[in-house]
Amino acid sequence: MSKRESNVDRVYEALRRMAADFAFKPDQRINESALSEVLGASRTPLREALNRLVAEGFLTFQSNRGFFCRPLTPSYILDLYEARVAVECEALRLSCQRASEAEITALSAYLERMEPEYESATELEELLAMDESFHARLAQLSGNNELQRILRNLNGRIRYIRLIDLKRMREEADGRAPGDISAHRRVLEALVKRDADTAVEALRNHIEKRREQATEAVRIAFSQLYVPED
Amino acid sequence: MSKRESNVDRVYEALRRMAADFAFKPDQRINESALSEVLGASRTPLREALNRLVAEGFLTFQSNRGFFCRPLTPSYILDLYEARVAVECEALRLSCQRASEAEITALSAYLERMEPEYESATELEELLAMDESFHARLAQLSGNNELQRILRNLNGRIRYIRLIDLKRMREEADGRAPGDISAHRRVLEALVKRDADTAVEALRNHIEKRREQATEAVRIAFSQLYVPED
DNA sequence: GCGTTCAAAATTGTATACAGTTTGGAATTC
DNA sequence: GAATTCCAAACTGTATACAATTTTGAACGC
Repeated sequence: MSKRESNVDRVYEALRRMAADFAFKPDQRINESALSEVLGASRTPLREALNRLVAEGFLTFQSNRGFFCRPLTPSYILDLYEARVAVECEALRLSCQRASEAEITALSAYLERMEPEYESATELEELLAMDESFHARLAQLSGNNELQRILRNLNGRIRYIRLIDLKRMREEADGRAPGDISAHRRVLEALVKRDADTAVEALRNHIEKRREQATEAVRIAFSQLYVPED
Repeated sequence: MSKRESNVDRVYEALRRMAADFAFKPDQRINESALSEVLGASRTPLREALNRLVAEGFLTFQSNRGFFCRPLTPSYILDLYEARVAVECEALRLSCQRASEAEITALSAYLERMEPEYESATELEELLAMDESFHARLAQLSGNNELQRILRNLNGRIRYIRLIDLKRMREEADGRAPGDISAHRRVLEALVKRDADTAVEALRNHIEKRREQATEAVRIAFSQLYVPED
């Protein structure tokens, strides 16, 4: 009998979280010795985990210089959101063909159950988790493991941006319900009718709207970075 | 001054080729010591490269049992082709908006230049390289690095299947020009007109047609595997 | 024959040592 | 003071050793 999760897996998960949250700053060089001490593992398993993250696009690697955090640029953000459109919209098209009535009903129930929580959520992380969860469940109905895998990767790398977006969204809409859940409802309504084109258009518009908002939110956050005094 | 390509990179590239071509049989366990000898590197850099391939979906990993080749099942093939549709079609939609006239002209020229070579190609590998190259160039016009990155990953894992498909295609169409280039031409014509919907439909049909053919070709290849005598 | 047991062999997991390379900064020159 | 040289410190790259785990197959009992 063996532990199902290896040490490298554990280190990998910890690093993935750190990289997703930009615990490493963009382009920052990663010191292996220091990091291995923090994570309680030697450099060998650490480097194995780091290599996985390079392959997944969370980090970069330079020969003889080691590992670096991925950069964070406007075009990178644009690319990630466009990739989400590609993956999520095609998954939705498949879901419209394939999802069982029971699965769709379950997703509707989930959305309704979340609605009050979504409006009362106090933590940004909580809001994000609910948003991500809806999109993930939607993709799951496609039955396509590759699309889900890709989406999970994109979500990990875009997470931090969404957090910035949500933060601004909440500040703007202060108190009022976040307008996003209605977009989810529109997608779901079309899915219920198995109207793929309408569903896909609704989802595309939703993601592209968020992309615009997120880009703007990041722009503002950046500009504030260089003018720290209020 | 440093070599631009590290040893791990070299080992990784070699392993990727092997995994793409199923030099490791599906589900086969990989012996690290034997492999490290073949590749002329110790187990440390070998395992770093293997971990990258796990993250990319070429291999799997089990705690205390090591690395295994990815399985090869009908649903896996279906998933990969569907993911290609998602990525390539959205990339094409973006290309219709963004590609410069010069880029489109260059791609047209490329297609025309390839046509005679495509018809006379003697090696399957050569045919595949040309097919992959057209699709990659098309995706490049989107300007989206993430979509290109995902496509490169999918292409690596699907390569072997396409080879089986091309082999059967050539056997069936013995001597005659492979019908595939005309599908590429249809996509390109719509791109020239910046008619995204038509272009995307043409590309989707093309890839789905290949998926059906490839699935069938793999089915036949499998059935022959278990009845080796003619 | 067919499953069990068990120990030897094979294999993986990781810490560590050390060689090779890069980095940072002091000394030097202009 | 700005650029250059150079050396020591820091860091990365990888082979290797050994512990931990799995695999293999021979011996045994039914």
